[in-house]
Amino acid sequence: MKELNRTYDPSRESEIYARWMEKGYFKAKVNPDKTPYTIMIPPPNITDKLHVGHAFNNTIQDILIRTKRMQGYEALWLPGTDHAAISTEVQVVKAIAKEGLTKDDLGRDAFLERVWQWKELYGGTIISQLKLMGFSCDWDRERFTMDEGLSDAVLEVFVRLYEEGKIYRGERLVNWCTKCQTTISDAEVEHEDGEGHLYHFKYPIHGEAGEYITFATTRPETMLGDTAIAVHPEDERYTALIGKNVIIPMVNRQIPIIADSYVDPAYGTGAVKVTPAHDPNDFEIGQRHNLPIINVMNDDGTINNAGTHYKGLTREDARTKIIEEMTAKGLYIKTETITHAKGTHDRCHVVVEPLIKLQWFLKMEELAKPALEAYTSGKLKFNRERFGKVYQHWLTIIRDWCISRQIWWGHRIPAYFCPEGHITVAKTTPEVCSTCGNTNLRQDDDTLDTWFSSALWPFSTLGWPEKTPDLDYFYPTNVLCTAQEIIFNWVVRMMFMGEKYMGEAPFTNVIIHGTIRDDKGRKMAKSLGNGIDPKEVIEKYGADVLRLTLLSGNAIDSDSRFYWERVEFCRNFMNKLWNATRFVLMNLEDYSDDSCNNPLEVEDLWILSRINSLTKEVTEKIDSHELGMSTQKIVDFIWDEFCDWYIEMVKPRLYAKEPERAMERRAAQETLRKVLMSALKLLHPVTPFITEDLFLALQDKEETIMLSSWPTFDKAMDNIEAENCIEHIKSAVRSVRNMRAEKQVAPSHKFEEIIVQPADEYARKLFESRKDLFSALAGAKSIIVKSPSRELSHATFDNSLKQSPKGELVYAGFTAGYLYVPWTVDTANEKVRLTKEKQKLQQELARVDGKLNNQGFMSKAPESLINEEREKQAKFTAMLEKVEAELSAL
RNA sequence: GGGAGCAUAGCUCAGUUGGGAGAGCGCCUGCCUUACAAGCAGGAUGUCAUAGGUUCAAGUCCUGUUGUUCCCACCA
Repeated sequence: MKELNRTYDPSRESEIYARWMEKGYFKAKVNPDKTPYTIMIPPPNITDKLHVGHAFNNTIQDILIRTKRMQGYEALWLPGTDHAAISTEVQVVKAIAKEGLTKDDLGRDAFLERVWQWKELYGGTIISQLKLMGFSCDWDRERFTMDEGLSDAVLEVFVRLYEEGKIYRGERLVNWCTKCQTTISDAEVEHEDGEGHLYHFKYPIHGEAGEYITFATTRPETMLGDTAIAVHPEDERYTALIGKNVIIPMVNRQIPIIADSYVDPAYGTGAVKVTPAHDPNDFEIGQRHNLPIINVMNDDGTINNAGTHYKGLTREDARTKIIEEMTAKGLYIKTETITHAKGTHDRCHVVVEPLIKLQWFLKMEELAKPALEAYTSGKLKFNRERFGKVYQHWLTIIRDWCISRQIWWGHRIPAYFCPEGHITVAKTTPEVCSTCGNTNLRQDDDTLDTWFSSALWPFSTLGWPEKTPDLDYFYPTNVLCTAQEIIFNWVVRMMFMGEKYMGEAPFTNVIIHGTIRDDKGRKMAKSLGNGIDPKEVIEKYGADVLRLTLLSGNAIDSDSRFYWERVEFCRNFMNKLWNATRFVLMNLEDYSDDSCNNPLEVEDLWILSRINSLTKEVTEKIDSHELGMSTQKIVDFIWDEFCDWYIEMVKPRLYAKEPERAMERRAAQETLRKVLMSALKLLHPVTPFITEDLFLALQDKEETIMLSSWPTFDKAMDNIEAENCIEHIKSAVRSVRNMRAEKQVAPSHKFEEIIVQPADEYARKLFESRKDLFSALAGAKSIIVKSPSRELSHATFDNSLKQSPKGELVYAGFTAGYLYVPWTVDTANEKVRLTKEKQKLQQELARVDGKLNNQGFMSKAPESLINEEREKQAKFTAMLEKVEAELSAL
């Protein structure tokens, strides 16, 4: 047996982790004798080190993996990182800017070299952080979305989709960032409300001098590209004008007035300028009416040739100048200040410009079907129904996916152009153009959207497109665990790629968890400086405490706040567990587990029954992914039932060193050890380090708790009778403690003798057999148990105790009866207490009577419930009578 | 504008088939009782946002209202 320090000390965590690694406990291999259980880590972006959100996300996964591993599954948790195309490129661009360099200064190859250096640095940091937190990933299988195997999978999928005709090039209006010079996906556009201006202008109507149509716009610079004015078809103000033309003065172009029901007659003037090249809605109107598309802007946001004399101006300057020109021509009316939503790029916060671009698209209609079907048929489950609805909604409104990006960091699109403009798509650089045989080929400069590679993550990490044994054994995975905002970007895309290339959904369960916020409920953000660094918590308190903090006190699907007070509470709990184990060890010196036939006492049967139901509950809660609840149950059990009650209950037996009581003592030791071991196992997935440490201190047969067997529910251990007995004893103990507190009796004071007047034979036997237990908990030198009496009352009991010293009569519960505690009676206090008690009982009784007198309840409620209420009625009536008798006796 | 949440003790939050309102922190009282003061024992505190409805029975189900958060879309 080992000796433990007096207080919990997390400093040994790294040592324990090193041992696990050395022993290879995290490794998973194809094993036909076991059922696989697989989780793919959501690969963290290599843009930055990990924050507490990652700690939370991965703790959830580690709990599941560790539980399943102990339950005998072949558990694989595959780790890795994501190249995070745009965000990483932005970070590296910022970094080289500090050296006064730009991407173009370095050139593509040298720039990518710098990004790889960044990747080595941050990828390494991330992996070491994950290890610091104790995560049991199979590190031999670590993957990166741009490593050789995964890149091969990406190219394979691109080529196959292209050959199938699902990937096409198209001119489409895309979100364009004029700063980053790239398209960005809808998901990367942030919408923020801001102050803006609504400018009212009028265009002269062609051929009708003095006639105008008035419209409003927030973006006058795009007027250069207007190709129509639209009004609502039923707007009577304008019906006469439909079909006529107006003139755009700056460019002197005639455009038609058209009718489209998109226009809201109530907004602005009811007339809208239509700029298909610079607005998504206008683009759609343009499609419907076959309007020309006039792009007036360069990639950097300046006006192009189409803008005549505005050419070369920035969009901001062009706006000012156009307002001036319109004013000079008497066509400007007024400016309103409004708040409206502006789309900005979530990386650089520059206002997004919709632009017409030639892009690569993936057709979604067919791919989306099986992904949607998986959910509607119930094959794919979310931990909460509402997240499933989000998934479903997105898939029903899905559009084609723009998969090309004008950046360097990422998987370069395997498309090659010949001078004739033919496209050859191939995994390896082709020698000649597949159409015309030209040997002068140039690869597309664009790279793929970062989510293209992560969409393949569940199978590319297992060796796909090769047909590997790993892939066969570990795919599909069991659980995917991520945050809500990732549902569209990632969950959906993994689903359709998995269905398409594996013929099977990549996972059956999705766990969506909430966000960890700061103590004021704000999101943690660099700009606010309110982020919590996991390392800070780990250095001060250890990884176990961090993990427990994130998992306790909250349902995992809702957002939670990070409080240092909670961290301290969790640390305190670790210390409690540490000391409970220390206590057990101190009392096990002479214990050997070859003796299993020692007679168990009722409290042993009670705690065994309790840990047994706890095992059932915790296992069920983990299986249904209610990890906050499962964790809470274990903590409550250990602290309340095991430490505060059971340990106190066994002290008399443990301290009884007489040889004739050796059997009793053995039984207590055996039970203590057994229950503690089970509790440690149940807690291990949440706090792996401390439980390993304590497990090893308690026994030397198994070399790790990680691979020990998960406790199982045993119906034979269920013991309702023992639970009832202990409830009676606890109730009696509480009554005495209550009296002590009210009368301010020092806890160290031992009452001479407490006399128990049980209500029935059952209670008499109970108290008679567990006198030592009761006296220890209640603080008495001796216990006298009287014959049972149904005729309990203060008066009769008092009468029977004439020889006893003056004392206090304490009610101990309906069955347990009365306790006579030697102490001076304080009549006034006692009156107050009893009056309160009486009121309480009267309320309870009124409620029960109300139910039992209710015809509806009696005829419709289940019989068991009615019986329960009847029992309560009898119980409360009897209790009330006693209290009243006591009151009148005073 | 569309969708989804949330509103329970002073604070932070549990409460998943409807059947006597819970925890932690904080607060008050008494204790350094030979595992633990990072502890022990005891205590106070709630018209479960609001108005209706369903039901024998509603924190729990339905509807409206108010406040609040998030996601998606977006107004020329």
